[in-house]
Amino acid sequence: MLDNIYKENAKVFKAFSDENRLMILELLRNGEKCACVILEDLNIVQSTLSYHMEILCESGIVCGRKEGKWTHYSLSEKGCKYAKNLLTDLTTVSN
Amino acid sequence: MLDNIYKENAKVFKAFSDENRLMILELLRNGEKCACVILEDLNIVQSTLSYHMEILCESGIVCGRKEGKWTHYSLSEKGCKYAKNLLTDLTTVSN
DNA sequence: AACATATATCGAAAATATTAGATATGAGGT
DNA sequence: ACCTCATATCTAATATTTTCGATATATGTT
Repeated sequence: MLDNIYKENAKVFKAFSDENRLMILELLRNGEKCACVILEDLNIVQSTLSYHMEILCESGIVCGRKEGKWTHYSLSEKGCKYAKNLLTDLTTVSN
Repeated sequence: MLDNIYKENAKVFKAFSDENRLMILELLRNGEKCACVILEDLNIVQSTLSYHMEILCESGIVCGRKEGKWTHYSLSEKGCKYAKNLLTDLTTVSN
């Protein structure tokens, strides 16, 4: 499945293209947060949050850390940098 | 419709989250291109291209310029900068 | 072992996005 | 005025994403 680099890159931006996920990212800007805390701030049920966290983690921009019953999420510096570089590449006029 | 800034921002990234649109952006990195030229390089029909160009223009990252029968598209420096700043904001840990 | 809590996964419904064909519009050319 | 070409718009079909409720899993507590 190395077929399509465009599809791969599109996936990174898909992570940013949902309003609930943008709200989640905003919460994570203030540091690591437990899923249960994120859930309180959003108007979605638990399984839906889990779905969004999966997408954010899959895309690499968020990291999950399990600790006992809880999962703590935080922005991945590496993943965020990757996304930023990608966006810069895509929008820089070549010469 | 000032209701949701998150939805607005998500729209910007949606423009980047389709493989055909990423291919189009790559073509535009080499400078302004006529729709008919873009069409030759992609495996989609004309109406589908028109749909994608609409999304790219709506999001502000691409500009269209009509000249006679043709429409020429190019990256919008302003729109691209906006997207980059937005991504940086979203992924910067606050202190 | 039984229970409670936090989160993940599954399955189906609802919402949204993408696609292509048909048709419309608008600019030139004859 | 008619024709052709480039692009946009409309409509309907299909594909993908998002959502929720139900259930599963895994951890800690009594």
